[in-house]
Amino acid sequence: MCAGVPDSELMVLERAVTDLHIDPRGTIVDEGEPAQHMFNVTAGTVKVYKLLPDGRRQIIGFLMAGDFIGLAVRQSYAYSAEAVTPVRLCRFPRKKLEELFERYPSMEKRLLGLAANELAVAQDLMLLLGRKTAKERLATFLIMLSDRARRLGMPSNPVSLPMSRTDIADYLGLTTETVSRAFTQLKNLKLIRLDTTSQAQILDVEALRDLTEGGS
Amino acid sequence: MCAGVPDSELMVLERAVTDLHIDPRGTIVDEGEPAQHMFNVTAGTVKVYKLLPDGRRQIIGFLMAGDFIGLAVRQSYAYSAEAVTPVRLCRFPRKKLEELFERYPSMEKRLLGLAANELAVAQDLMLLLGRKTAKERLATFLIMLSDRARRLGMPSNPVSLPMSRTDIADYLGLTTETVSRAFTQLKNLKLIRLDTTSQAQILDVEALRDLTEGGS
DNA sequence: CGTAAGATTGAGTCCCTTCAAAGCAAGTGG
DNA sequence: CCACTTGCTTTGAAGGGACTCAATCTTACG
Repeated sequence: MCAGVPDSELMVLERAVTDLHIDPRGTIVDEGEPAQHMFNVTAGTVKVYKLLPDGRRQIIGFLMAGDFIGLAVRQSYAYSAEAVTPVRLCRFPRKKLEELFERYPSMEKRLLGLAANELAVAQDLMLLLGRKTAKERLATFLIMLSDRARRLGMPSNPVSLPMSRTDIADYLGLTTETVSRAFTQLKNLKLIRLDTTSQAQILDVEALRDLTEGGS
Repeated sequence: MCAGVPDSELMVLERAVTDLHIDPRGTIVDEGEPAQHMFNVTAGTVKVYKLLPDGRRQIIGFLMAGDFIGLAVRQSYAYSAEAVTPVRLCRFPRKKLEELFERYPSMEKRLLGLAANELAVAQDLMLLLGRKTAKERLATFLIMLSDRARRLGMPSNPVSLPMSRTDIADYLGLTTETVSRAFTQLKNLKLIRLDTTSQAQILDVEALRDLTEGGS
């Protein structure tokens, strides 16, 4: 039910856990608000982002089944989160969660592992944002989604792109126009084919993966 | 001695801990190598970075006293680390550390907190790399160093810049030339003054902090 | 279908990069 | 003690990749 939390331990939480359904564009958390809950995505796609006062936006990550929102949380949320598709969530009150930690210290070890993963992903994204070209960024993004789908036991090849071009742009540090042009470039190179706007067929995984690291 | 680890717990490790001194440009860990150790910086500045095959580099962070290298580690290091200044380190074998976790589960909570911090810093850097201008990036960098110095109980105003312009560029996702020009811009705006290449006086903290978020 | 929102394409501009040269600071040897 | 060297920083000029602005096209949905 709530991925990553064994049933036996979940029992303790059962009364405190809420099962939420959020529609696309629905807000899950707002940057700056007191962080009272932690969420676990059980279905759908969530975007997590930060804003500058003038509206510039950087999407920090797209979360899918099994991912946590509010893992790295302190007093208040450091980012906002919004549903991209219809989303199902488990919501835990943080206080209850801390009680749970007292009783099952092994949970902290698991959370530490998750945090380590997130950190590694974040560092890869920094390399992308700081040093990759638009084409390389999009190639990396597609490979990333493909790999993640496989890890979740879903088909890895027609890559599903539930988010808009604007969202992709805000994740890759580009504009929608540049993202669109990069799609066209990859199409012209015969590396991908767009079945629909939101579904990309990878035609040459190897070449695409090379592009990811600059293999011209 | 080893910041962040209480003496009582440290006793258990004492035979396994090594006190290291590394000269500037000395390598601490190499990306891809098996992650056998975890390090705690006790003095000096360390840069942590990732490379692309063609040599493009992104510095993930500058670590100072109290910071950990290898916190987010899995099988092998996901990045390289190198001394910027003369550095003092505590080195823990990871195996011993895990034994310690068995005995003192509270240590995991502390590490989780540290990881949460790192994650928040990483997310701020993503916003910087994806969405800020060169001037804003440098302003953010200076404020960041100033705030960190204060947290470490050191003077926060003449900001110490032990790293080269190239290192700053590779951290901010820019070139050395652009970093240099951004310094000149901030000087012309009377927001900072460069006492020496490696020491910047902040003349107007408020204005600099505004620039950080686009308050042109 | 008809409409609106999103995606793509085009043209021109700008900020950062690239390439190149000059300036500066620190260390060495005469 | 100072010319000389060497490496880093700063400045300059030209170029390019991504951005901006704008129009067209496509898709989704009532």
